[in-house]
Amino acid sequence: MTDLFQSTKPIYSQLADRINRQILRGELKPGDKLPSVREMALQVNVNPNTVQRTYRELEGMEIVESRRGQGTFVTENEEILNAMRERLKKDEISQFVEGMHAMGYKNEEIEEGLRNFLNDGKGDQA
Amino acid sequence: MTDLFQSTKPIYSQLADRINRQILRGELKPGDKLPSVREMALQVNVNPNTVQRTYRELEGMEIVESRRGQGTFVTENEEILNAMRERLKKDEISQFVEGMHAMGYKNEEIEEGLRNFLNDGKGDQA
Amino acid sequence: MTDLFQSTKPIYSQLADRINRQILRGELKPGDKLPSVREMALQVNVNPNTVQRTYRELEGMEIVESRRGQGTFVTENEEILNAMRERLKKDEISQFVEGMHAMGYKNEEIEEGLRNFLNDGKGDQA
Amino acid sequence: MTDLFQSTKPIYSQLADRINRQILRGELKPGDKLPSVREMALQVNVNPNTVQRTYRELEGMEIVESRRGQGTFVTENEEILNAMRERLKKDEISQFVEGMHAMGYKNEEIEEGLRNFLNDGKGDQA
DNA sequence: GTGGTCTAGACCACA
DNA sequence: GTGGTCTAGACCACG
Repeated sequence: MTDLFQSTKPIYSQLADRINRQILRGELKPGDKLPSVREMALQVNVNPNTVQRTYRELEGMEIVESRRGQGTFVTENEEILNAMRERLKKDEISQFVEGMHAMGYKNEEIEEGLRNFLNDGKGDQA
Repeated sequence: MTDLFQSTKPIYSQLADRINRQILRGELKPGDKLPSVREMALQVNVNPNTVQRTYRELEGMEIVESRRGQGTFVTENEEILNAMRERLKKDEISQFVEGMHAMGYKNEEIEEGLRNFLNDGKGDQA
Repeated sequence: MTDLFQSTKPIYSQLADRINRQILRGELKPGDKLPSVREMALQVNVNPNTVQRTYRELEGMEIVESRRGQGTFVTENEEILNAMRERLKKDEISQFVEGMHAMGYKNEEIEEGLRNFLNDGKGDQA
Repeated sequence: MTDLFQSTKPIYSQLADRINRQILRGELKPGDKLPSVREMALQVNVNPNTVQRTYRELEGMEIVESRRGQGTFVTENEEILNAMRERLKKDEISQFVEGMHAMGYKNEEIEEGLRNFLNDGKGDQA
């Protein structure tokens, strides 16, 4: 059994990220029902309490909406989804830049490198 | 004991990356002696053969020079180190862009996002 | 049981030479499948790891191409094979000349001796 | 214990070649005394009878001269040594050319390759 | 001591 | 089946 989760970051938080990404990729669409807490717990092999906490977290961010007796659903509020999308983008970029700095690359190198990469057609989109 | 290595990529290869990064960051300078095969094996908790293979790999890339009976040393050929630096930069960028695409971000978004991030002073260098 | 391998040179390297020669002689043609790692290990009576290393070495030289789950194949890139042919020729000549020097023969003697040998029809080709 | 002898050729004959080479290289000079049969047998780790046969062979070629009660000596007849030198040269060349043919090299390639090698200064004599 | 080679045997990933 | 990785442990060559 392969574990889905890395080291430092709390699992519930990693799971939240994972769900956010699924929404971004369109694997989960606005209005879609998430797996039940128990179902999800089995799928990703964690404790149901952890899934519960993830859902609560997502609900706090208004990305997800729990309806008692029915389940948990992706919000249909596109604004919030867009905000999440923007936030996640910044997170990713931040993490990337931080990593590059740690390896000794300067800002200009990074920006220029990215520009070159995209223009060389190596970064053609799927 | 925390393991230093991730899942899919071969350990010898991850270790090579690790050493490359140490060179980039200046933690290892041209001419420096690497830990002996056995020493490194203890440090990173893998079999000496695996370290041996890493060193061999790095020697193939001319990043490192092994002298029997003496040790393994970072090359003093700065050109090769620069080439390695450039290659690694492209690798990182490629991986980053790929990840962003997988999450549904478009090239322009990525480029603009990076520019904003760097200009907002959030990406100030260490 | 006679061993196929000489003394000082590593076995994996001798085996690589052997395969190169088979390619040169046309016993192995571009696109041909080599014996599997295990098969070859039995044939030449060495450990599969040693054969693996040989194949890996040859792959590094781009003389051979390994496809996981399928086998290892002689490259169809004739340029590389020609380069290998030239390299090996120089190696053989170098070794021959070195040996002759060690026995006290001078360059002119060697060159003249070869010319005589070939012209006397003693060196008629197969 | 590494064996000094290769496969097909008879040992007494290989030992004769070995001694011839020592004479060519000047390790054994005209008039020098060879080790006694028993001494040589110990040195090269073969049966004294085999050494005996080698010495007889060399004596037949007049390269060596046995004096009862004194030992075996390198001939002082330079003509014979020169003849031997020439014969051995041809042997070596013959063997070399044969090997090259076996690997698919043509006569012109061999001759040209040798010329290039010697002219490139790679074959500078010791 | 150092790096380098080799074996035995296990397990993984791909197909 | 295929190639590829890893470990454990031995032994060699160089200095």
